[in-house]
This record gives sequence, C-alpha cells and structure tokens, in this order.
Amino acid sequence: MSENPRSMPAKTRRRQLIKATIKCIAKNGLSGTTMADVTSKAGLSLGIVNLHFETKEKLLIETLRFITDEYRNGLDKIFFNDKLSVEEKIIAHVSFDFSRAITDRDKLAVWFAFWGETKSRPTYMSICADYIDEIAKNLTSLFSILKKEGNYTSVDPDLVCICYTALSDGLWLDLLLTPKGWDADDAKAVAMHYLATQFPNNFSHIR
Amino acid sequence: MSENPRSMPAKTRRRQLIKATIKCIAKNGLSGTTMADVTSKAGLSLGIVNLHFETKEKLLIETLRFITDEYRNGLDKIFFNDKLSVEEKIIAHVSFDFSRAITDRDKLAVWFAFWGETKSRPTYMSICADYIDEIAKNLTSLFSILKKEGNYTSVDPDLVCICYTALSDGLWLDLLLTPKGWDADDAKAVAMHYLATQFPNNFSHIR
DNA sequence: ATTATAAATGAATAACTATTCATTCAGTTT
DNA sequence: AAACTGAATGAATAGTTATTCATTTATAAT
Repeated sequence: MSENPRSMPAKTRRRQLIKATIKCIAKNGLSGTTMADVTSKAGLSLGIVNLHFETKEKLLIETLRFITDEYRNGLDKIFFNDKLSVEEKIIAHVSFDFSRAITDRDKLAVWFAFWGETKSRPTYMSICADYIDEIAKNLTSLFSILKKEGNYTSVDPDLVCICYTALSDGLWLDLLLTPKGWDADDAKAVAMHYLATQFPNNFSHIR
Repeated sequence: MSENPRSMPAKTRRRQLIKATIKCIAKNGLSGTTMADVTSKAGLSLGIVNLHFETKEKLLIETLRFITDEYRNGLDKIFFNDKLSVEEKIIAHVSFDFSRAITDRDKLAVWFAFWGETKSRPTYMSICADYIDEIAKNLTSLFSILKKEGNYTSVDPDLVCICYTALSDGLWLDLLLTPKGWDADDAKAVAMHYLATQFPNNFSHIR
C-alpha cells in the first residue's frame, strides 16, 4: 500500500495513531476506547500501538499533549507576533478560541474526556496546569496593556483573564453538549460581548 | 450490623451505592471505577449492584441523574420561592451555584466525567439536555424581569443567560482543575462581577 | 418457635481487552 | 540477487472486570 509505506518516519506513524485516538475518544469516550478500535481506525494492526507507544496509557497521554500543544502553539503565535497591536492580539486570541480547528467537536470531546479524569490522574493534571498558567500570564498582560492604553481605570486585568478563560471553557462545553442550533460563531459573539463590557471602546462593535 | 440492616428500603440502599459511586468516580475516573471499588466503598458485597441496578451502566446513569436532580431541585426551590424578589432570586441562584454542596470536588469530578462521555452516550446527553433547557428558561425569565424593573434597556436576557451559564460551568472547571489558591467564594465573586456589568444598580456592591 | 420472605453474599463464570512476541514483509545494502 | 534490517502483523496469552446464581443470613409473619 503506497498509502501506508513501512518506511514512514516514526513521528508520522505516531501522529496517525494519535489522530485515530482522537476520533475514537470522540466516538466511544475514554473508557470505551480500545486498542482494537484505535488501530483499526488507523488502518493498522493491533500490535502497532505497543510498538510505538509501549502502552495504552502512554498513547492517551501523548494524545492529550498533542491537543494541548496545538492550542498553546496557536496562541503563542499570536502573542509573539510583533505585527499585531494589543487589541488585534486579543481579537486574534478570541478568533482562535472559536476557530474551526479548536472547536472541532471531536477535539472538544477529547478535552472534556481528559478534564473529567484529571482529578484521578496527576499526569493529566500536570499537563493541563502547564499550559493554563502560561496562557493566563500572557493574556493577563495583554489586558493590562490595553487597560493602560485605553485608560480603563476600573478594569482588573487578572479578574478579566479569569473570567474570559472560564467563559470560553464554558462556551466550549455548550458547543460540545448542544450540537444543533448553535455554532462557534455564536459562541464567539458571546465572548466578545463580555470583552465589550470591559473594554467598550475597543470591542463594542466587532463582529 | 446495625449500620447496614437488611430491612433498609431499596431506595436507601440505591442511594448508598450512588454515593459510593460518586466517590469512586472522583478518585478513579469513570473508566477506573469498577464494581468491586463501588461495593467495597459502600461496605457491601460484590453482587449488590447488579441486584439493585442490574448493570454497571444503569448505576452510572442513575448517578448522573442523582447529581442533575440535586442541582435542578435546588434551583427550582429558588425560582418558585414567592418570598424572594427577582434580584434576590438571582443572587440566590449564584450562591447556590457556588455553594458547598455543588462545588464539592467529588461531585464536580462526576459532572465533568459524564460531560466527557456525553458525545458518545446519547443517554447521558439527553439527561443533560433536559435540565439545561429548563434552567435556562427560568434564568432567562428572571433576567427579563430585572431588565424591565431596572430599566436596563440595552440588556439582552438570552445572551446574559448563555453567558452566565457558560461562565459558571467554566468556573466549576477551574475549581476542579486548580485545587489550591482558589475557592468557591472567589469563583462566586467572578460570577457576580459579570452580573454587575449587566445590572450595575443591582449587583455592583454585593459580596 | 417455626416458617416464609426477601436481601445480601461472594465464588465461579463469562466476556472483554491490553500486551506479548514469533513470524511476515517491505525496503535497503552489499 | 542475496542477505540484512527494522517496521508491521495478529494469533496467542495474561490480566482484568462485569455478571450470574446457588447459598447464606436477617427480618417478618404465623
């Protein structure tokens, strides 16, 4: 099969298995995801996961790391883009949060599947804690700068960061739970509505 | 054992098993919760779950129903309490959302464990959808009345309901993921901060 | 007391699933 | 083209866990 040459680099094969894992978790949940499911979804043989990841648990951990890295890297590209103003960075952040890539329902299902197990798995917890802290620091600093630039004397950047972050997590949950009559653009509008309450001169009329 | 008389009504025994299930899910996750765990946590014998619930899956469904009912009933008591003003009802709603009973970390872990599996289990999905719709309707109507009473001409009650609900879900997630340096009262303050942006004359100075 | 009833037990079973590893196979080297 | 290398396979194995049900036990009824 030219689709699946044996000479593929290990990294590609690992990614192929992680992608299959995401689909399986979305379809069957974490508890319902078996090695047989994952490997057949990837069009490969049963033993392949153990060859590339050693154990199922390690495959799951790499899958979590894959989606957290994707999220963190996407946001870092925005934060460290010198061509954007602070206002533009914040808008780009929100747009990214509700972009196709991030609000893909398969991936949302994976996020929540892991969050649901976080309390019982220190490894999941620490992978999550890492990216959360970093992103919060960056976003808070954007709000701080905008506060100064826009003379928003009564705004509390830390509070706004916590509030925005919680809001966007909750909106993701809505997108996951209510598949119909509601989409990522609607969710984004809700998030912008909140930011407009804090920075009305910057975000009030943005669609 | 006088603690565990055989004459206990079936309902009590079922509740005892559900309580044990909540603890097990919090400790080991949905996938890691076994019948042996649950029954030993309840101080009963292995076969007892199948006697009272037939299958593990049915026990899990009843556990989800238990926590959703607890939440819905708590809020209904507030909505249908004729002695409270609309403002008081909204405050009571928020206080309930961040009360000890609701923000208990074991129970939060259960919420998220089920939400994580919702996409793959239509039964979980429909149990969630039921209570979400009902609560949203009630809360939206409170915001509508407050809008009229307080002359908040530019407030959109549907939007505020969606935003508040998403925010509180996201704050629950924060409480679950970040055990230290952050508690339910802090989360409640964030929620009140949002409501104050919409109804400043009612909620600005409330602790 | 004796019998009847229903709840509870837990050893045995059945079903499932992660992991292993001897073998196969594709591609590379000599 | 023969030998080599390491990726891939999947049948077999090992381990785990839900479920069953014959038996035991507590309570109620007569």
